[in-house]
Amino acid sequence: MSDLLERLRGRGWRMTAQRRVVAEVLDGDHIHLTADEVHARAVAKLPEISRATVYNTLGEMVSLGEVLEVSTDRRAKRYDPNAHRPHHHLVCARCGAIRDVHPVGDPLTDLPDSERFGFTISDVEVTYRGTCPTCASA
Amino acid sequence: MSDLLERLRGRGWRMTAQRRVVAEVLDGDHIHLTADEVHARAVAKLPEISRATVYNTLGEMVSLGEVLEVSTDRRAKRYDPNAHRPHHHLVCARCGAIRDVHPVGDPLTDLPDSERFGFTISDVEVTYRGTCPTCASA
DNA sequence: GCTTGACTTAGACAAAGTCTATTGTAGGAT
DNA sequence: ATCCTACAATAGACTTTGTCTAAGTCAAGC
Repeated sequence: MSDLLERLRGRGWRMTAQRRVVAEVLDGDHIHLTADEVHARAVAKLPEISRATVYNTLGEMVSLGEVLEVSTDRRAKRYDPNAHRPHHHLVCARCGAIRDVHPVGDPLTDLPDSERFGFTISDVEVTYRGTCPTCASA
Repeated sequence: MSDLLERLRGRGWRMTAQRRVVAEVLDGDHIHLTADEVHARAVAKLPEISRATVYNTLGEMVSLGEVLEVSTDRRAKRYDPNAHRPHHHLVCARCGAIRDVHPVGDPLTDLPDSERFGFTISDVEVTYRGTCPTCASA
């Protein structure tokens, strides 16, 4: 069963067929779908679900902190259900494949006070770019 | 005089009023304008300049490596003329203010082989998020 | 001062996302 | 079990950001 769905249920989230389908579609590892991809897969399970609902539902999941928004390319946002283990992303510049990665150390400590401009820093986002093995050998 | 403009001229770039204006608008430190902001400022200096030209010109500057594209929020791309000193970005989550920052160390070395999935990594992009002093005191 | 190919233009088009007014329904109250 | 009501879903118009095209303009070399 869906971990994501369990977590959402546990928060008193009003459950509907649409929300269940969106949660099911998103569940898994190394999942980074765009809103439109989520919609396409949701429609396969529940043909009458609307685009607006998918956007709303994704937005709520992000607000609840159960799903992360990532924008690895400069086009559509992607949604990542792996919100409970902090991680960064590795993206293939050719084909767009995305992997979750866990660098050692904390990039926060690499930013000296003199480079903080008085900001209170709460979060760091790191995107590695390169070429995946498949594209490299092609 | 504009450094950016000098560099472009030195590459045999055909100079036109439109290109000059775009280069002038972009010149400076901690400049991170969206294409539309560039257009708005360009129009102030050269009323008949078109949106398409601004997009074209920005795209060419990026191809020439004289300007960087950054997407710190998930909306419009921003253009950064500071292309010759590698740097990352610090963004205020409230007001969107952006600073160029120079962390110590190289985040590339923080990613162990076991987390590279066979990729050849060519680039890292780091975005720090937080609250700027102005927003913190408001 | 011509000529020519590169540059610019206006506006149509496209993709991604937001908003609104209306209709539907989950889940508590009875 | 049924009713109510606030919350959720819907269709589709709208907005924002960016791309494309066909036709007109102009910088720079001759």
